Amino acid sequence: MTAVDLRAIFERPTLEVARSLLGVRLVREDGRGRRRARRVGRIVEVEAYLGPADRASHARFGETARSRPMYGQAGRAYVYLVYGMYHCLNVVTEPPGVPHAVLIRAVQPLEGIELFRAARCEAERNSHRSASAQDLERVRSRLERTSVDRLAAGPGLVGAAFSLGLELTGTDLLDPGNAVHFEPAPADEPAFDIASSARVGIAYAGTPWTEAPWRFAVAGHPSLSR
DNA sequence: GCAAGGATATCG
DNA sequence: GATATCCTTGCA
Repeated sequence: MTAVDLRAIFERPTLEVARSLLGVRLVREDGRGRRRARRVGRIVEVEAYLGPADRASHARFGETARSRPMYGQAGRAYVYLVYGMYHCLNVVTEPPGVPHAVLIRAVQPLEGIELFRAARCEAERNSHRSASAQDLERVRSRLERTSVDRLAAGPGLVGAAFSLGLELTGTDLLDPGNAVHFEPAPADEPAFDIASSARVGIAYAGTPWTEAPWRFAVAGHPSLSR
């Protein structure tokens, strides 16, 4: 699988894009040469949001300052802040003007495990207004005991583990030259079953949007959100 | 079980 | 300009 195939993923309808993203690598690279720090995770859970008609989508109010990125080019990032403290990563899908997106909900860490731990620690430090040294030590200790599989097992945790912020919005995730980008799964990766279910945290959307099975996951994977 | 926390959309 | 709400998480 090549970068060309990654681009081809995004030319399909959003629900197919969502399923195809399972297994794809989410990569963050900082620095160069010997200083290069690389974090890699395998996407194992996503949710699809299908535009203005989808009452669970941020595009349900049409094009606003917040939802504008979703009207852009497929393959670009849309990051939003939820509950005042978690950054969630979406990938825009469909042609420009069609504001669909896929939310990356969970990732299995593969490379750069200690970098993920450090980033989680840093994210908690930033979210607490005045964290004492004692609090920080407790956080660090908890993260040391957190299993690798659980370091990015939720949309807010993906944001924390990959040090994602609002400024990432608009980045082309299909360009391997960007610090944050996708890489295809190895060709010899074993096949897996896909589990679909209703999306979470969208009670306000009402039926039928709350029931639509637009959440997709690698069936039974230990890194899924709870 | 619930509080933390800040941006967003909508209302007056 | 004020306020209800939110695609969550970790600890009581």
